[in-house]
Amino acid sequence: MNNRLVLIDGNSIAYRAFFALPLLSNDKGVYTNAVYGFTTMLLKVLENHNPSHMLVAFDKGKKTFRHETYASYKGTRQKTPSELSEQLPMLHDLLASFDIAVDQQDLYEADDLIGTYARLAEAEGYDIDIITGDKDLLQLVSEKITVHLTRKGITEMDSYDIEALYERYALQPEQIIDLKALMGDSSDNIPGVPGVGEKTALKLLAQFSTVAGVYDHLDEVSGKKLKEKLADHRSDAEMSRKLVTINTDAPINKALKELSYASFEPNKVGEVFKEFGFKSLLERIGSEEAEEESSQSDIDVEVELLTADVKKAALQSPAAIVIELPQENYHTSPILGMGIANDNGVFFASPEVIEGSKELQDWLASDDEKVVYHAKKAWVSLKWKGLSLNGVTFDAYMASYLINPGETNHELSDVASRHAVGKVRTDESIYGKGAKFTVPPVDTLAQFVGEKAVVLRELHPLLAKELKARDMDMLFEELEFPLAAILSQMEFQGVDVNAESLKSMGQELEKTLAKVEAEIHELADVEFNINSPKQLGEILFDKLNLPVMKKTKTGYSTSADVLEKLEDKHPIIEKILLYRQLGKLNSTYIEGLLKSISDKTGKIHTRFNQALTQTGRLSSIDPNLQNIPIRLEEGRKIRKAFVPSEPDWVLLSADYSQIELRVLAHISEDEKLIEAFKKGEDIHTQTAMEVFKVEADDVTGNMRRQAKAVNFGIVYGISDYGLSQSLGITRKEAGQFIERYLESYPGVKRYMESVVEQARKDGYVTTLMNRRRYLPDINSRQFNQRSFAERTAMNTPIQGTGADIIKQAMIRLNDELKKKGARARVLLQVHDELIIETPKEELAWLETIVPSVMEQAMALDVPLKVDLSSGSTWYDAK
DNA sequence: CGTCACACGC
DNA sequence: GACGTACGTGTGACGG
Repeated sequence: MNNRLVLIDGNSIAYRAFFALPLLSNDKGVYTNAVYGFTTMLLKVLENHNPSHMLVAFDKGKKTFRHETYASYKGTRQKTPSELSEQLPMLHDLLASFDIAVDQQDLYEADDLIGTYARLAEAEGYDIDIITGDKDLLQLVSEKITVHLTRKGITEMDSYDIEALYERYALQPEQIIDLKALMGDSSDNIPGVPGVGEKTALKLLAQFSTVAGVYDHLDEVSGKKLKEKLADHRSDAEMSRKLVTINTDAPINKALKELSYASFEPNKVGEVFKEFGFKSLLERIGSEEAEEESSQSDIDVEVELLTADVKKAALQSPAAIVIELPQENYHTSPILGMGIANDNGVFFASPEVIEGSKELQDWLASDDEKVVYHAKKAWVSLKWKGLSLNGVTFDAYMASYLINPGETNHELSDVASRHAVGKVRTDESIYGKGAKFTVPPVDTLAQFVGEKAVVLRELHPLLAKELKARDMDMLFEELEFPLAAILSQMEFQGVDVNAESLKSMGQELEKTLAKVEAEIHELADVEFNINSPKQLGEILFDKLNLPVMKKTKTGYSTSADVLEKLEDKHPIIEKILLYRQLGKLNSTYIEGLLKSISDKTGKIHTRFNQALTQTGRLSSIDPNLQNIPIRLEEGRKIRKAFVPSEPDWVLLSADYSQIELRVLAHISEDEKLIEAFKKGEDIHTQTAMEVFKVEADDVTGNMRRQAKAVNFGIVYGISDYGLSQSLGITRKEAGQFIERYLESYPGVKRYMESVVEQARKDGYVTTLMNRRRYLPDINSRQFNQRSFAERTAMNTPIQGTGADIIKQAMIRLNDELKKKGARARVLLQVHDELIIETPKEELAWLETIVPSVMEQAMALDVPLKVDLSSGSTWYDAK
């Protein structure tokens, strides 16, 4: 195998890591964020590049040979923060534990050492990867040398070989020197030519290739001002060129063979990780210390295997029970068994015992108190076996989600470790994953499931206390938990679909798709895969030479907004858009939905994820029934396949009108907004009147469209950039729109400011029902992260309260239906809309009761409004 | 098998 | 001056 040398720019990566990560400190109070970030980067590099040789180069002294040329070199650079510099010695310890070579030299910068080692290795035929955050190093790129620049964070990188560099800058590597010489670099205090930025510099180099070329043909430079600037600052440009040129002939301490690297010793590295407090990394490198910690359960329990004659002791409440499923989809998954932990001990019931024991089943169905982990899953999976589960008083999964929706993982093992009860092994450690998934022998399984039950039992009081401490017990007991029961009914009930009508739509689509595909190939004069953005990009932009509007990191962007701009440039474009639209309908909605139809019921049984979104909304999977097309007529037709499950029934759709803006009006107490809703005005027209300062009659269609986009932006918390994208205007204009909006609604402005202030103080924001979302980045020193957190602070109470309201309505509506013995039932929730199926006889009654319940779900300072429609398919209920 | 680009809904 | 910008889910392509 070829030799591969990885060179890391130590200071640059440490600096990047320091600013990319929050100022973490370990339990000894020592800051470790830069070291931690560096380490994650290092592990990723080792994994991705598999180097045979490695070196990390550091800057050393303050003075470098560059200061002889230019005394103010790096003159503007701020002193390295002490929080970072104190981490540098740790970095050296870290590298020593990895046995990775390090070099630094007086008078030379890390860049120069890297350049020198790189050229040396290149001459020996090595492949070289340079890891840095400093674009200057791009000048070293060659056939053998690839430069990887950190992108966002520090583990994501953009890789530049000669081609990629050319694609990005249209420059050869050595021209990077000229580029920098012209544009300068404020962080190193390199002057360049004033008034010349990246754009101008690239233009000049495209024309004249080098700085020398520019000055040789100065009279050919377009623009009088630019010509003058260039002439006036010739010496600056030439000196800058020297400064940014990397010295590839620096003195170095090591010979190439001393850089050789095989692999690290997990235990040696593990010791250092342990000292630094990098617990998660310990597991990742698989050191023995971590192995011991992660693969061993510290729950020491005796699990008793239950027999068909289930003993009474096992069926005593209160109990923690765990229904163990091997598959994600609880509609179709078998049940592997059940763990029970109570005062009498820990028990395991096999599937045979569960299905065979009347005593066990009666106990499950009784009101005796049970604590579970993921109640909805337990209810639904048991229901498919014809079993009922009652008496559930607590759901640890739900509790964990409500306590912190920001945690991405609520697997029992994670919840347990976060709350410092005993360690539970992960599902993956027992079953393996993917294709390797296997169910262990019953003893192992029983032990594992029993441990889960024990931990669940311990978690219950802790989680209950945490909910209470956050004043979230109401949210849990009266909103989310009752909702879980309703959702379980909805999911189990399923939605009927007319497979035949889907199939015939699919056949139509396929015919049209074949036709459109042929037309596209005809127009392109070559057959290619239209679904491949890569191939499509090559056809459009290389072969047909259409103008490139936007690039993605892997090539040309061919997204709809780009294609729409090209629509009048070539007839192929509209065909491609059509092909995409129809292809999506066919693959996702026709084929996808057909695949989801249950063989047992002929219906579609989605699952609503109630413990996932950051805002409190539900999501829907397998299939997602919350994104069935509606906007475009061709797609909307899919809804014709959704039908009531019984003859002479109809579907009723009830949707909140502008629920989020009404919530905003309420929580911001903005008088104008409240007034508008009280009067029943068209809110987008109203906003247009305010923002554009015109009378109702003078609001043009375009004004209303723009106002609508602003309202949309406010509700979804998008940035000026986001708004500019959706309106096709500049960011500045979008910013002005938002500003004018906030001036028009001063109450909203006050709310936005106060909610951000509140978030800074508390570290979280809340909804009207006291749902919480933590915003750890609200005080971030990173502009991006902080801005994002600020927009989230403004948006989450709005969207989250909307979610609270419809959840409340679902509960009340369900109570009402039950109370009246109605046969009608709610099937789906789509964020601000409920889909109900009902016998025709009940429709008239529902049409009064449903809006009434929904509109009264929460008393706000503005009325809530619900629109109704019904029909024999979902399409007709519009 | 994981990641990317894309597209659908709110 | 650049950064990289509502929340979700599912699909096909692609590369390791």
